[in-house]
Amino acid sequence: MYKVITTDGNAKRGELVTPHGNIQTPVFMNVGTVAAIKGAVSTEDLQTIGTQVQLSNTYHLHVRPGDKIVKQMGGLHKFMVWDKPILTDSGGFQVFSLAGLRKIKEEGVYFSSHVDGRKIFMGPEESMQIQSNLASTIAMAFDECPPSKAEKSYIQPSVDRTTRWLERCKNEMNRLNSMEDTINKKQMLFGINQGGIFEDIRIEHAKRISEMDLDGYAIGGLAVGESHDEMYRIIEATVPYLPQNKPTYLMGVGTPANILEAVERGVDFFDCVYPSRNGRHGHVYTNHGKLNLFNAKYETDSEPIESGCKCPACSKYSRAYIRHLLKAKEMLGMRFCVLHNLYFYNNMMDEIRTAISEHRFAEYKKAKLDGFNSEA
RNA sequence: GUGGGUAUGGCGCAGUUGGCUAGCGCGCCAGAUUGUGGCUCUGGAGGCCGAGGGUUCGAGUCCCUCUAUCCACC
Repeated sequence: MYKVITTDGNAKRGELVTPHGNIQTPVFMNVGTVAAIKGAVSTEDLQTIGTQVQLSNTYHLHVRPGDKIVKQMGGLHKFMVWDKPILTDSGGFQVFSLAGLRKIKEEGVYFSSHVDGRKIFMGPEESMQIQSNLASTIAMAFDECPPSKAEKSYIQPSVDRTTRWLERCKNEMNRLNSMEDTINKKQMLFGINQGGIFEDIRIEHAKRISEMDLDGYAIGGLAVGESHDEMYRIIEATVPYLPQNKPTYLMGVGTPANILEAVERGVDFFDCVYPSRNGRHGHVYTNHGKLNLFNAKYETDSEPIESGCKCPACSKYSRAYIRHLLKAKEMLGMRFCVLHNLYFYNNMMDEIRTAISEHRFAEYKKAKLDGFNSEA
C-alpha cells in the first residue's frame, strides 16, 4: 500500500508499506545485481550508509546460483541476510543489454548465458516464477527495453507485446502468491511503461497498464542513449498518465541531477549503477560535482573526498590514500568510493524528502544543481 | 681474459633481403560509462633507435671502433 504524505509542486513525499518494512519516498535503491553490492559492501555497511531498498536481478540470479537454490536457502532475504525491502528486476533489461545473445519471440526470449553459454528461455511466467522463488519484496514485470534509436515501427509492436506480457505477469504472480509453498505470498508487482521517445506511444501505454491495478508503475527504456532533454520531456509527458496513488519508478536513472529533475516531475523510485560502478572506477560524487580520484592532482591531497561527509571513507581517510589504493588496485579503494557514493545518494534522497516535507524543494534543487556545477 | 648474445619512449619488446611520419603491450595523463559481465571503450603525452665514425640517394636495419650488460668457458 502506498500513500502520499505531502506534495510540493509535482514532487511527492510518500511511503510504501511492505512486508519487509516501509519505504520512504523519494528513494534511491542501491543496486546489488547478484545479491551483492559490488565493492565488498556488506549488509552492515548498508545500515551505516542508510540503504532502504536493495535491487537484485532475476536473470543474473537465475544463471547463478539459480533461483531454486535461493528458494531452498529460504529466499533472498535470508540468503543475503537483509531483512529490509528488495526489488528484483525482471531480466527484461538483459534482453536489451545482452543483445546479440538473444532472440525475442511472442512467448518470451531465448538467451545464451553470459556465464557458461548455455541456452536459457525466459518469458513472463518464467520471470515471475524465478522472482517468486527469490521471494523479493517487489517483482518487476518482464518487458522489452528497446534501443533509444529504434523507429516507431519497431517500438509500437514491441510495446504491444510488453503489454501482453504484463497481463501474463499479473496472472502468473496472482497464481504464485496463492500457492502453498511460496515464501512471500504478498510479493508486489510493478508494471513497466515503454514507448521510446514517442510521447503518444508512452501515453497510450501508460493508460492501458494503469487499468491493471498493479502495486506500482515504472518508466523503463530511458537513459539508454537519448538526450537529457528528451528524457525529461518523456517523463513529464508520461507521469500524469500513471496512477497518482501508486509509486512511480524511473528505472536505471541516474546522475544526482537526473534524480532532482525527475523528482520534480513526480518520480518516487530510482536505481542506478552509477554510484557503485563509478565508485569502483574511482569517480566520486560531491556537492561540488564529480571527482576522478585517479587524477594526479589528488596524489598528495590530504582532504577527505568531501569535508563534512559522514560516510565511512570521509570520516577518516584522505583522497591521497584512497587514490593510492585505487592505483594499486586494492579492493579497499573501490570499497571506500562505493560506500561514499551510496552514502551520498542515500543522503541526498533524505535531503530531498525533508525539502518536500518543508515545501522548499524548488529552492533545494536549485542550490544543489548550482553546487554540482561549481568547482570543488 | 676468450668466445657468443643483447643494446629502440618509465618497463618489456616488434621492426621483414636498408625506404618510417620508428610501432606494440604494460605503465603514465585525461575522458566516456544511467533496470552492472570488478569490465570495456576513446583520446593524449613521452624515443635525435647505447656513443662515435664509415658505406649509400637514403641506415633502427650493413661495416669499424668504443661503452654497457648478459651467458658460457678459463
